[in-house]
Amino acid sequence: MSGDEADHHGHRHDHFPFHGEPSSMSPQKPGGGSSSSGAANSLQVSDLKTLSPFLSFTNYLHDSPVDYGVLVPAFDDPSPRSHLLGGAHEPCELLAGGDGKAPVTPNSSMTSSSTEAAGEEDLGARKTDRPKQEEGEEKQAAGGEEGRDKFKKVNKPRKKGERRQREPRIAFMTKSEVDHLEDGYRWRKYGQKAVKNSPYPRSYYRCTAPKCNVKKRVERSYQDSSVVVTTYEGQHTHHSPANIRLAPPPPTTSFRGDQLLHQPSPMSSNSNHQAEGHGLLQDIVPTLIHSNQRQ
DNA sequence: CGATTTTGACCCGCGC
DNA sequence: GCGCGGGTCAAAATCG
Repeated sequence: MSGDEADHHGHRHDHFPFHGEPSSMSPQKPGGGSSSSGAANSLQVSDLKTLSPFLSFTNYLHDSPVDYGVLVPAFDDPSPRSHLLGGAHEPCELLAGGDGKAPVTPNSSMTSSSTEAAGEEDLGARKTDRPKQEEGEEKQAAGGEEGRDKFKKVNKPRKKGERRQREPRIAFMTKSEVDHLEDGYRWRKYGQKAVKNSPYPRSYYRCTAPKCNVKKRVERSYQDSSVVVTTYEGQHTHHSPANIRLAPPPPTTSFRGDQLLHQPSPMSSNSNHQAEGHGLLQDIVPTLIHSNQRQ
């Protein structure tokens, strides 16, 4: 509501999905410390090129063509764990068009996979109306009758070493004046958190469609406030209500070493008709995201 | 009045 | 074991 956080439907954005976040994050045990993430999961640049072609925001949402589950992330996370992968990237079209070729994506299995199930059950089990106060009181009064278990986050014992699974994620960086970019789907905000090392908060959204468990996080880059980072998690189980048309090929962007190079794009002109009064999508900036964060 | 956002509290996993 | 930080919940507030 307040200001620009409010939703801005009606304009289109084209993004480059670029980051993948392995859902089943390999346990990063001390020893390896935080830095271990890279080695265990990271891909070579060449892999990235192959697996993560440019595609648009909506393209991703609709088709999920990238096997981003194996991609690894590096993001503007100041932590030592993160890193940018170097390499050149060619703009290219979406892998999975409407050719019916089922793209290989972690999500193709997700709908029925334990990956999702696990996570959902956890959350679902906890979904119970209850007064916050009571919860606390119950807790302290040790009054925990059966009701308590219901909303306990962890009421399902996991196997040894088993971690709560998270869906693959993919992130887009977009230069935009608005935080919440229109992507054709309807989202409901369910949380907001301050981001460490960043003056900008991170917002959490969930797709409003029933049975659709897709979530997304939206945050502004602390390095470049004009850049909005949108991270999607999961795969829509329905079509976009807005039926937004896919974007034209993105501009050329490339990496050199660990530097992201960004070339002026012809897309800027597109932004004119995309903005629709909601903020201007000025450009697209692909980046690698890191997400082997805790949890 | 239903849908959505706000916001503080809570839970969980990880690192120290 | 403790503290930190990410992620989520849900009551209250706000919007359309």
